[in-house]
Amino acid sequence: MLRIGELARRAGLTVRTLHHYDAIGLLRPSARSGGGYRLYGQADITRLHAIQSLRHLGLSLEDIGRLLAQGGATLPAILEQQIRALDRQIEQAMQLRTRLGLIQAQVSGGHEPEPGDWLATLRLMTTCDKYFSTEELKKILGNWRVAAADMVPLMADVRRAMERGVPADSLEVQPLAYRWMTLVGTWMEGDFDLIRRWGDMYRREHSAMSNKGPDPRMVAYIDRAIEIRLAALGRHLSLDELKRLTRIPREEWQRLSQKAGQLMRQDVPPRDKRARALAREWMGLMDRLANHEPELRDKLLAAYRDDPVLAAASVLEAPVRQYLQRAAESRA
Amino acid sequence: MLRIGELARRAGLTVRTLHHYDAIGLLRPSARSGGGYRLYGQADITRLHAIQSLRHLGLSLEDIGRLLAQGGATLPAILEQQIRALDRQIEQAMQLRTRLGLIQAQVSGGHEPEPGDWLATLRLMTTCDKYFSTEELKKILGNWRVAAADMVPLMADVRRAMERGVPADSLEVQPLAYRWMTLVGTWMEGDFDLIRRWGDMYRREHSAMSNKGPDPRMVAYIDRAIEIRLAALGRHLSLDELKRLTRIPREEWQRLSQKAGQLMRQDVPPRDKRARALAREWMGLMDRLANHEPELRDKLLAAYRDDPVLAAASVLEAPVRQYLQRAAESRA
DNA sequence: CTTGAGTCTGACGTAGCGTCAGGGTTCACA
DNA sequence: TGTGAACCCTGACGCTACGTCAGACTCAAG
Repeated sequence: MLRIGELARRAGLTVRTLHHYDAIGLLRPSARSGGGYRLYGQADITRLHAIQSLRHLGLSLEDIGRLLAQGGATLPAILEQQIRALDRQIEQAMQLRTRLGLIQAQVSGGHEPEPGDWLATLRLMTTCDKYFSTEELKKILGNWRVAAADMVPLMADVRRAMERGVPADSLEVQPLAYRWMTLVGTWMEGDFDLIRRWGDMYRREHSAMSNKGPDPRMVAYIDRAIEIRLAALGRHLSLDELKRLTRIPREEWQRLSQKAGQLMRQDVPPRDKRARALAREWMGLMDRLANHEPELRDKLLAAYRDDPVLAAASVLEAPVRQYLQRAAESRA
Repeated sequence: MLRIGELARRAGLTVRTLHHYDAIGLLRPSARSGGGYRLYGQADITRLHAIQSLRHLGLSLEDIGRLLAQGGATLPAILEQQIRALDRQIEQAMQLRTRLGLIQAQVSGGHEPEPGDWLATLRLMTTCDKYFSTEELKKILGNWRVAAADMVPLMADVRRAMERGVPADSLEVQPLAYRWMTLVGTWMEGDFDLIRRWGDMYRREHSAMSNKGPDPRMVAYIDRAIEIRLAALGRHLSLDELKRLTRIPREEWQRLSQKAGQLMRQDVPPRDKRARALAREWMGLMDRLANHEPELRDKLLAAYRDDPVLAAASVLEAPVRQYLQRAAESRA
């Protein structure tokens, strides 16, 4: 017969724990000394070992009590339930872990070291949590830096247009609409559903984002321009075709435009070899844009040539486009 | 100013929760009505939103209180700590999940449906837990069925030898030692360290395994025979060479032995084509056993030919071996 | 004035013990 | 036989983040 301290030491527990087990009836010593000391016999020790084994599996003391009382008949059921609970817990913990990682990257990422602003960042993140899965958040935040860098000058341009009183449905705003759409498209990796939901969240929860996002008036302004642009695109291409378009970095169009501008300034005729090479480059870009589908490419060329809304948004201005057009035709 | 119920509804909390936040000083309403009702103002609502965001990250109310009191200076540190804690928790949960899965497979696997024995199984499992990592346990339990199936007849043979009074160091026991070693080797996938630790556990914790394992007297008996066999092997091969040996299924040796026996019974001379083919097969097996290292193979052949202890353990009995030997030589 | 819905404070409960406080027991040693 | 050290007893409160009563009070509408 062991006294409580001895048993505790052997089992690697505290005396208090054994007191507790006694109090809740999980392990009552089978005898007491004359002075009232608990005395544990072999059967008690065996039972304690069983208790420890089951505790080791994460079972609650109550479950253990029931299991031992029943002789273990429900062990498989309890294991099953325990495993399911554990799986849920692991799932949740991993989701939380991902979220914390994302927030840590944002907060201590250094790109917004304003001290008082962490709460706003947090607000933004937790608001986003309601709208997007962790996977989607990873996508959005992964491209956040790049997008934010491009966003700043674009927002400045939009603001200037608004302040100059340019109406949102003016053709002059179309290049901005185009840049905005491209930027958002890059940011969300072309996921149309994600873009739509981002807009939803923005409209519904702008107040929650305090001063983090762009001014809602600005968003309304550019939204109107985008609406016009989408309508124009819709007149020439189906939604499915739109989705098949590949994104081409803006710089490539700009390089093309600049090179064409140089040739034009030097009065190089469109039938010149250099102009024709540039036209081929142009067609190559269009071909990539059109996902290497010739009909789609031709539709796009026609749309950008004929629709003033789309033409206005093109990086290539009208004279440049006409020049390249002539160069392309002179190839024949 | 909102009353508590209204705020609770908007925030998706219970009134009691807000009472609690008030009681611990986390969110005290900035005013009370004449009748003592709590009245929450805009600042309170903002603070509550912050609290909810932080709760969403798994922070304790105490941490949140400190964070809000400080203005969030220690947010990165708290995030860091939170992430570390979460990682530990996930790690532990996944380990536990693996253990539970293994135990479930054992308990409800049906191969031991005795009702009263689940406690012993549990004892065994938790004892193993102390000695082996979950990865190692997976390895051991994965091969358990196969090993257990082969173990039963082997143990019966060993028991018979003991009961017949055959001394452990008799050559007669060597085939059993060989079978035992092969079986354990297959079971533990040739992991020598694992085999050693399994033996350690067995010797130290046999009492804990109650009647699950083999009789310790039997283990001592076969251990002695294995010791002799290892000493014999050690006389011919280094430990490193031993480890390089590949395991060949016993059935392949037996097939070879039977086919040779047939030829011998039919008085087919060793120089016969069929005998020579069989000798080539033998050499092929030896070659595989020796990890395709010719010197190692020759060492093995010499060892099994010259050392009576090893020869006694071979599946090929002496006459068969000599027959094959002659067939192999007649090939030249 | 009544009524019903909302609110107040206070208290106990949760799981598994830790950590005292204030006393009694055991046992070796003097 | 006394005594000191080590051990043990019971009882109580503490921890998280609230849930769930109970009994009394307030507020707005009819």
